[in-house]
Amino acid sequence: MDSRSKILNAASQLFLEGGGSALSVRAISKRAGLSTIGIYSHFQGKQGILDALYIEGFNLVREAMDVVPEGKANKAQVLQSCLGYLNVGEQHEAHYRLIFGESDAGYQPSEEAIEARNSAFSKLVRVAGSYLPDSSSVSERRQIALDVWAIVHGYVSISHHVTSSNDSDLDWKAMAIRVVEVQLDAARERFK
Amino acid sequence: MDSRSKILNAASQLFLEGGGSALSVRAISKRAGLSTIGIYSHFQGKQGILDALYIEGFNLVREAMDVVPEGKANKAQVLQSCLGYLNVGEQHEAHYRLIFGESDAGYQPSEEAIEARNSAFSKLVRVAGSYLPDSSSVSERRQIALDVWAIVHGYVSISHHVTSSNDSDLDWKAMAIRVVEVQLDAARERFK
DNA sequence: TTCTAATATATAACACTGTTATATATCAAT
DNA sequence: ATTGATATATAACAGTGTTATATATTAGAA
Repeated sequence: MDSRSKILNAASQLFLEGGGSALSVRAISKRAGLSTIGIYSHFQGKQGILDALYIEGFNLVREAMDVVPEGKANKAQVLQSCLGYLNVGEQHEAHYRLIFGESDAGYQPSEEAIEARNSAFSKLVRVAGSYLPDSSSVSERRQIALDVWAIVHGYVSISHHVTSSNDSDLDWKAMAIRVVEVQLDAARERFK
Repeated sequence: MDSRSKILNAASQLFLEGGGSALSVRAISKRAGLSTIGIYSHFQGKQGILDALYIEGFNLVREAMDVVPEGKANKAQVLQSCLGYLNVGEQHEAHYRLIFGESDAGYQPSEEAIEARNSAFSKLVRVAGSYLPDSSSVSERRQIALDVWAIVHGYVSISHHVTSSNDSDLDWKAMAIRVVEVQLDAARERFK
């Protein structure tokens, strides 16, 4: 295996084990059995490592929403995409925290990383937008996608931060799905 | 002014100027004109500084929602509280990012800090819950409050992270208010 | 093969970070 | 005025990301 892959594997391992705070340059290179220099020759320093994981994260989100065929979607299919998003938030907490800036206070995604985020959002625009009437404009489709995104992200984020004893077994995903459904109905009514 | 206040003022200044990444122990003590030791005698190290700012942040949120009299609230009043929350997210971005873990990857709020968060959420339970029928249970009130919180937080968080050229002048607050209103109507219908 | 050039990896240092052991200064009470 | 307690300062330690320098390693040409 080439050094680049060794580094990326080591970084992924540490990231999944301990989140962003476990990702030090020296820890990564030690796990990879290499010196620290490869992180700067094969990546652009720690920023490059975080970019790679950020892109992984948004690709997970995009793929999780990509569970319905392209074209017109019914309500259940839109909700199925939302459930995919919510599952990523639950099962890939480290990646999810990274893509929303909780893993490294200084990290700013690169242009390439932002492209991965835009690609995931475009997927959501197609899925959620396809539930609107065919005559709906692009901005209307983007609007409903933003609404859906804000809702599901809100629940994922809150669920990551509120872990009080009573609330720990709340069904965040069902709550989010219910709110999205109400919003979808309202949007279709508004644009019909 | 006593040393503790000097330190806290210096920390607040740096925090507002440059966010969490500007908050180093040495930078704080230099700004305060003191040595670093006070941060460990008057606070519990950097954790204590972050706790103080975290509490400030959730107090801002609680006060921003405390714009309607206690007791039964109408829809406009609930939405007014939500607008207060959204304004805090917009105008106190540094504090808002801190209370959702974006300022320091290692920071975990102390018990006292979590009390401030719970206090803010309790406010939201009273405000949003008071829009439900009087017969509504505590868990129903907590449920609608959680829904409202997830929605408004979702928009605040997304607005902080999505700053694409086209979307930068979107009216996030109006979008959030509209979604909350739809949800309030649905909740009242569900519980009537 | 042997030499050369380019690439890859390693080492050590620099300027940071949070923290703490030690030392000094300041102040209150006997 | 002296003692005891508290507050502040200094310096060191282990950790962080980064980079200049040095050393291997590899590829291609004579």
